[in-house]
Amino acid sequence: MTNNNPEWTGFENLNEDNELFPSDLKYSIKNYPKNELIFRQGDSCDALYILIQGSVKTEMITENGNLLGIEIIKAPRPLAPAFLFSDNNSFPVDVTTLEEAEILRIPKDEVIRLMTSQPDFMKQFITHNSNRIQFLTNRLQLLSIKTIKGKIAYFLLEQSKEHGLTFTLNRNQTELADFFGIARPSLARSLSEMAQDGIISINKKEYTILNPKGLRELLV
Amino acid sequence: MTNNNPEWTGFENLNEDNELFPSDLKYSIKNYPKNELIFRQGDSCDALYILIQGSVKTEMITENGNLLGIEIIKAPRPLAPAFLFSDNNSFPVDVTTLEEAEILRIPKDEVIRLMTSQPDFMKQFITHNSNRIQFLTNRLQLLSIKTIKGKIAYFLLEQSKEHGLTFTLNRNQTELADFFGIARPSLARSLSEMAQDGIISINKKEYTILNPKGLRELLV
DNA sequence: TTAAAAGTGTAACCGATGTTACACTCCAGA
DNA sequence: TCTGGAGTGTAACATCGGTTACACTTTTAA
Repeated sequence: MTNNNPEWTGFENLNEDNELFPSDLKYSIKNYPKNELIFRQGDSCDALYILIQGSVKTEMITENGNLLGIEIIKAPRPLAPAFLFSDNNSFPVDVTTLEEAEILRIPKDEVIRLMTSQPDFMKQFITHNSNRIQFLTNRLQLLSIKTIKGKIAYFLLEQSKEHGLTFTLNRNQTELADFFGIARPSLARSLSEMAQDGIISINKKEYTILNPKGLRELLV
Repeated sequence: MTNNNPEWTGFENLNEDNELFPSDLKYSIKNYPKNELIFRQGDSCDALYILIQGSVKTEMITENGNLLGIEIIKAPRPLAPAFLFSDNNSFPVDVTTLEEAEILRIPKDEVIRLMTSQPDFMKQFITHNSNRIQFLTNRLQLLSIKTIKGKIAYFLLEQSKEHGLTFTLNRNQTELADFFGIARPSLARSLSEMAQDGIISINKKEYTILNPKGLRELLV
């Protein structure tokens, strides 16, 4: 789930000995025991931290889109890279290790040097942040739709942009309900009503849009 | 509202003749008449576009946080800069001019050259995107709280982090309700209940947190 | 093959929030 | 000073979605 998510491409190889890292890069690596509080909410974020071993938890929006709750981050991944360069550069949440963890730390000015000297690193960094913005924007659009049928419509129309009018989801209803941040029976109720209205048809995880116009009207 | 928003710092001076731009920069400027569709949803985004004159509208989340609806963008501001470097580099929405507009276009490879040759430009670009991520993350946290009292609690606790237990908001109740994406009478009802419970007290736009613990319990 | 677990359909009920309506206060401008 | 508009408090009612419960189906694993 974590590492093949397109949202996080670009940092997989940071802990390998590849051309992204010049030999004179200043960095440090620190090991943390299990259940250690690594960063406290409000800590200032003056370096790029990359989790290269182990896993940690925070309380952000999760990357698979489920709402709030605990996010579990597995290596290799950067920790809150957006906060290194933002105007308010303090950690937004607590970060705690779930198991023994190893964290790479590159000071901010070294990151800047790295970016100017290694355009590939810069591009990866920017691509990473850009993907994150897309992801968040998309989730926000979905969440700001108030009705369940509206959320479903938005989601299905998005799917159909990529896959046409018939497609198979890789989530079951329970997961879909989590994704939307609603209760499972409520989702089922809305889905069956929409099917009854002839707007969609459902066969297990295969969804068919029968009436795109009707679907669009549900967006409000 | 638009230009003094910290979310968009870093691009104010892009249309001025300052040191950020080398003399050999390749760019083009195009003028559009009123009510012209400039970008269509799905158009591929292969350059950095900066609105330097006029205003346009899109259907994103608005920068002052109000939900969905139309976002009006006034010059000077970059248009969807996150989509230039994301893996899926196509415009997320339609963009239409509201009045005559002037748009600066810098091709992607020129942007890359600019960033490697002008560290300040790179820093501004990254800071801009980082701020956007913070903004979106924060909105997402707020929106994913389901109850009205929960949203209020989250918001007030955030304010109190910066301003202490008593502070004055620059929004009235109507605007606050829009910001939360709820109905105005519902907000008023919840606020008065919270005041009755002794958790907060309200005097016009001045809010005082009387019981921070009780407030935190409302977050769920 | 079969039993257990996971997933789904659906109904009854209830609480939270939206809708609508109206009265009241406050303030700005005529 | 008066008046109209914006902002606010609040009540009655409608609606949506959450909760709980249970039966049924499908998948998984023994």
